[in-house]
Amino acid sequence: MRRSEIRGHLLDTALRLFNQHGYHATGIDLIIAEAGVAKTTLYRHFETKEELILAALERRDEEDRNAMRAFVEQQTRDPAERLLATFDFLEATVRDKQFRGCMFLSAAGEHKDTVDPVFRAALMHKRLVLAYFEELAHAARFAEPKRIAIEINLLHEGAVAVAQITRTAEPTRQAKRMAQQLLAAEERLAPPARGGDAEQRTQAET
Amino acid sequence: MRRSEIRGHLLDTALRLFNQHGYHATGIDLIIAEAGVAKTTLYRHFETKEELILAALERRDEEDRNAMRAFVEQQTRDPAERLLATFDFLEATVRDKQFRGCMFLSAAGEHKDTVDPVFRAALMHKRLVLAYFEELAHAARFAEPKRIAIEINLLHEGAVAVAQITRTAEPTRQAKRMAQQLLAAEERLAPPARGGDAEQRTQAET
DNA sequence: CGAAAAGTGTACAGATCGGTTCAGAGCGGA
DNA sequence: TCCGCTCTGAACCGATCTGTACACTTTTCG
Repeated sequence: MRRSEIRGHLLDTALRLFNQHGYHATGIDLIIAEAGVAKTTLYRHFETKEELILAALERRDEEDRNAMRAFVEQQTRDPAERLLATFDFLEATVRDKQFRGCMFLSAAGEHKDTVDPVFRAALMHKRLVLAYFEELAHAARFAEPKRIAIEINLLHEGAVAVAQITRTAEPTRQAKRMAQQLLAAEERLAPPARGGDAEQRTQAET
Repeated sequence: MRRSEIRGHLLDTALRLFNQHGYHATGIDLIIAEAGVAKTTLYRHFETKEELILAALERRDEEDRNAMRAFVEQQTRDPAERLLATFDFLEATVRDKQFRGCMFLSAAGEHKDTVDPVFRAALMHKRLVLAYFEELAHAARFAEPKRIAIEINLLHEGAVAVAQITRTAEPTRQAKRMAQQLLAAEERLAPPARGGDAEQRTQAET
């Protein structure tokens, strides 16, 4: 294995094990055994286990949000439909055989002190996801994009929490239907002037 | 302390510490120190730590569900309003300074294997809560009480998960508003014959 | 009252925890 | 080529983990 790849490989291994067993239950010795790396090597890349957890969550945060963006953006161009498409992404996530609940919620559940860096990392991730929902809600011209984003977020969290217990993908579909119903009743601002951006209309008319 | 109270005292102490630090992070030594009890005593009441966790969750399960029932039933007699009142109970729970997220979801998050007894205890609790929602939805004569219960449950889980991260009670109010909106659009069966049960009408007319 | 049961405190076992040390092997770049 | 950096593997550290052993005191109860 090339030197430059070791850090990433360690993060991937750690993420897999944290997801499988949790944070406290996953020991350093297991991580290095599964990664096929000497303990010295791990501690050259990360000063403490906590730092490893933080780096792993940071990696996962970017992976997750990028994956959601990519998935949603290729599903549809309509922002309102994109808001709903986030639930399809969620369903795909939950259907994964490795799914064992949201890693960030679990991280916050094992590091409950609000000043704990791990808790704060989980909080930061949730904030960024919420910001994405708000971005979509704003683009969809909902009258109250902040509230819409919070509602969508609450449905996401509910679906994942229920899925963590039931280990089925049904809650994500349920949440999507609820989101559909709620959004249908929401006030929208008038669409922007039809002058410059022909792209959306072309898309809609085909 | 009287002998007969020791077991309950141990469970209360353990629950408090599990809630504060999590399950793996809470050691037996801390529990006995906080409970002011010898280690031998703890191991006379519980064979293993896992058994202590299971007994603690069982206690908490009954406490929680009894408290919710009692709260909800004294708020209103109308079953549909009771369904909404569950969110007020949730809000009170979340407002507690000791709130650090749902202990059952955290338990499932630290014991992710579906055959783990701790996971199964968490699952059982969630099933019983869902059954209560279904009981209320049925009494409220919703056309599809099962689906209603699942939706209410999803909103509950979402609210608690978001509250665990944000540490505010707002998500519970948000969830209640969403539930109100969703229930308002739901089909209801015709009310039962007005013959025998004057109690509800009397209550409604006062 | 007196025996059985259950409490206490301490010491200890064996495993595992996160983290360090060190000598040596192997690869990378000037 | 060769210097320097990194990875290896294993030993080791002190702390902590769950759980046990034991000798002794206190409470419960017929």
